Amino acid sequence: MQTTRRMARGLCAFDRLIPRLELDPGPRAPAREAITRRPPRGAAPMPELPDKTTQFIDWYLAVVEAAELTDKRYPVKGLNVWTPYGMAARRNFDRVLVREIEATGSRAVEFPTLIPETEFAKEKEHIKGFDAQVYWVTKGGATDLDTKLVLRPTSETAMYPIFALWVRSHRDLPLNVYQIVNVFRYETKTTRPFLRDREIHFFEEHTCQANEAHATERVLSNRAAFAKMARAFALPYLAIRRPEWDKFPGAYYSIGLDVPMGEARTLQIGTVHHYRENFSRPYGIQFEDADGSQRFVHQTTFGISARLLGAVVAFHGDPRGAVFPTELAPYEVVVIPIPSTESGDAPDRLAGEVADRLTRHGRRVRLDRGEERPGAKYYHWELAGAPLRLEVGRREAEQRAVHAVDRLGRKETLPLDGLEHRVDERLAEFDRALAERARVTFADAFSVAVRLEDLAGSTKVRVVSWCGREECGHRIEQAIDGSLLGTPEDPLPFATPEIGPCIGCGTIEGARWAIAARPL
RNA sequence: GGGACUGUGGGGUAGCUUGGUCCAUCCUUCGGGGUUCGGGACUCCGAGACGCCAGUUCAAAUCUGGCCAGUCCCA
Repeated sequence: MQTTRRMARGLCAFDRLIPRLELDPGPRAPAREAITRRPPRGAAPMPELPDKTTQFIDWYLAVVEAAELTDKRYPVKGLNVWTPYGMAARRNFDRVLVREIEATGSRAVEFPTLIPETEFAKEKEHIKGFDAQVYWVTKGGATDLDTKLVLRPTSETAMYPIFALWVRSHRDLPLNVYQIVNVFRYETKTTRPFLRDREIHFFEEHTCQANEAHATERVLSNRAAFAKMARAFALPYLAIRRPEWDKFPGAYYSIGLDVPMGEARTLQIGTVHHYRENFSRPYGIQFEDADGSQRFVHQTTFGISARLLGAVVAFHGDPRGAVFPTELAPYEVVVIPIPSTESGDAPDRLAGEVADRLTRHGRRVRLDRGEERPGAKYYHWELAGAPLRLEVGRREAEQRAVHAVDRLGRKETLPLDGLEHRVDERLAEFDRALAERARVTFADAFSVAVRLEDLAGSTKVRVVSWCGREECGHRIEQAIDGSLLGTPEDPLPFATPEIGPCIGCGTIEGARWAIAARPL
């Protein structure tokens, strides 16, 4: 197990002579190259990361692998190994989701992984949408099962028969519950760690409301909760109502939460759905209202997968590797002693003292006492996305101070006096700067297109005028070789001209801004 | 579903066209020793691979067939 040792030591290095991330990349990616290339002459003989703008997917795979967020060698396609470092990030991720959803009054539940075919098939649109990508369990030992079971691709059909038992009276409403479980989808496209897995770490909230208006309020409440989650991850996004042909199977309407990823690509990182009575009718979820009448509940769902973790890496990452916002970082602070012959063990002792103090203060701290040289550790922890690095050498030991460098490269010497507070400030400042950098990247990711011809080969996510008709929608999708994500729920957070006629048919009537992109 | 391509140590690769020079190249990684340590150290020693099965042949990483796995393109 050579790799295990490597992962424990955290030794991995990439060349530093890579250009800064450019937002507008010019030509599209050329043919794929090997994951690593030889560095330029004069540089150390170390592998370097592929260029993020021209070889995005190679860059992404190299980062999640080298940062030890995943181990891609598991022998079944699309199943992800959660390494210690990746798992730590995931637990922080879950903590944020739980905190924000529970603040809205939702409670945790957990339903079984296996769903009987009979329940799975009750809602026709739903089964049509998922049929092609479910895993079937057909045997128990050597015995063929009478009723086949599906491995849940999502949990509507597991929960709703039970919801029908739980909801009897208007006093049982609203019912707001969530679970964080694994779901399974047999993806036929190329799988990517976090971005497209066949076993998916999944957050899903399911609610029952007394009427359509309450369900609509729940959708808004979910969106507000998501805004807080996204703030914790420093991720800007758009909430976009999906067109009819692209909504969740069985939904009344679907709102996708999309992040622009550069090169006209977007990544859907969450969804909120309004089901109206579409599921409550087939599953018989009804209640006796205050006036004595029997009514079907209106339902909503809210889904987020660990794909969001991949989105954080993909969005914030730069030529040096991953960048984690403090809240997500497995280690918020990495302390690196710099030994030397003349200083004896003073740096090491001080590094230990610093790590102890910050740990007692409640920070997630890693004291890196490995055998590597300090420079190698700097490269590794930058690649791994640690927000703040504290260097402790002879100078610091003499001055009773630490040298702090954040992941955006800003340096400052911090005296030991009041260190805890100063580190808190440095991390808060790092998060602010990261969010600001994200905001700039976000604003630069969009551009308005007024002619269908402008969509071909676009390097930006396109904002277009759309009359709302499906025919024009497909015309737009064909022109951009991607998807019409739908119409934004909120005013666009950047300047747009006066809206013109529909880009597909030229009609001005009913024309609204819509977003066209090439989803990852 | 249709087509094209690719499988060499833990990772990335050279070799394959034209079989023998290969008990397989280079980088990285892993284990051990020594000198080092303020941005990827050096050095010495050691470990580790031809996807699977069959065939052709004196001889197969290399040629042929089947299988498996993966990637890309099209429906």
